[in-house]
Amino acid sequence: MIEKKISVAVIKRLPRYYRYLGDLLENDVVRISSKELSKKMDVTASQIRQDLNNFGGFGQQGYGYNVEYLYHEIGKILGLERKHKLIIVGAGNLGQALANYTDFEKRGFIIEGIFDVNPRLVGMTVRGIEIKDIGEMEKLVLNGDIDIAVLTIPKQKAVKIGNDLINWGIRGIWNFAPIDLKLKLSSDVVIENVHLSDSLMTLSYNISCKE
Amino acid sequence: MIEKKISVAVIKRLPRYYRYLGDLLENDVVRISSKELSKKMDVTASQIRQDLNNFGGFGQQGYGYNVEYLYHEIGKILGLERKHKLIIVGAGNLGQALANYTDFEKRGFIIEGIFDVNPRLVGMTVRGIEIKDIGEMEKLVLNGDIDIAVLTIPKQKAVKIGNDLINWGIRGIWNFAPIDLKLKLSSDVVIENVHLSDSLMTLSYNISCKE
DNA sequence: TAGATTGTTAATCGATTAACAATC
DNA sequence: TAGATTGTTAATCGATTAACAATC
Repeated sequence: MIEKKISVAVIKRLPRYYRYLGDLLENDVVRISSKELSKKMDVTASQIRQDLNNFGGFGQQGYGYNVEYLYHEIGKILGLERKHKLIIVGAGNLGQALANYTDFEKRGFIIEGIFDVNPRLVGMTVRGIEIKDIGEMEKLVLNGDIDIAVLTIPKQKAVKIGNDLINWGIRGIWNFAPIDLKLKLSSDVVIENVHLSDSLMTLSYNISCKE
Repeated sequence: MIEKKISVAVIKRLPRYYRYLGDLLENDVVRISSKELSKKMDVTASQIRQDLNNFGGFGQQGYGYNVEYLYHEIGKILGLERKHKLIIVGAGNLGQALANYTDFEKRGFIIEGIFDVNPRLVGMTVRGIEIKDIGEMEKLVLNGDIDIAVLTIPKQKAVKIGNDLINWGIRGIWNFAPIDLKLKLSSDVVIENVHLSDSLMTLSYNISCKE
């Protein structure tokens, strides 16, 4: 699907464009120039035009960009036009928090299951979804119905379960365990690591600098 | 405190070094060369040496780096040698999840209060900490006892409360609301935005590319 | 048409990698 | 000492910014 190599920096900026365009859309803004958008987003207009032109020419000379059109085009690029089925692995606080985060559903991320090892959690429901024993996860994933697994489990378990999921054919892993999951080579699985403590440490660093 | 300008890219890598060194320390590894570490971390040895030398010469020719020493030095750089007092603003699922995340306490981030507007939550306790009405927050922050506010509130409220906190003298804001908090110019407050949906969209993009 | 703004090429800037002298 | 590995300078690479012709 990829022709030209798109840099990671560009990809990481796409959701931010999407977010700002969504806000503009909510405020009934019809068109916007790269210059106006650059002011709002605090980036250069040049960067916006460069970034977008990695994927195609979405604007019009003398006019700018149609907000609604660009919003949906970026949505398509990000793969948000299709539904993503996901499971949450680990029904602790974070797992439940993510399960309750309705914004994900709005963007087409549908929770198909929540799993945990803890018998005290199994059977409870979160947003109408029953927490099941983790042993029942294999069948569901092997069936090929699940796109993304959200790992909200301790790091000791993350490697084993991550590998299992890969073997069972999962397509993406959104990992919250404080470890960098390594892929088997040749695997096509995509992993996105969210290291909350890294983020907090960065904040701590920046605070220290102000002293 | 800063002499040389350190790039954001370098700073963002520090917590990862810290994490890997912590793991090595747990496994009783005494020394490591940039070459060995580069293999584990999947970066170049050159980059590791360059990054570290922004802050000083922590290694020794012919030997490499002492794991424990380097771990603590990076900890100091990140400001982890001192305690950080924080409050959690918004006691919903995510707020509670973060409050329950014991790893933060281990790193010296002490939760001094949890606040919410919802009367049904006020009075409940999370890890022994009582959820208080958000009206009581001002006094605590004005007292100057709080370093960091963790915002786990809807984006509609984030701007107002963020500004309040800045006026009251907060030093850092760890923002989970899906909005980029803008600072008043002249403010010395540090803001770290965590956009979980951005991360999920990046994952979605990468999955789409594999199709 | 005249003005505005894109798409895109060229120039600049900064970050990463390579190389190697210094030195443990 | 000889071997290893750092700290650091130089070279390369890539990303950002500037500029402007194309064109709506």
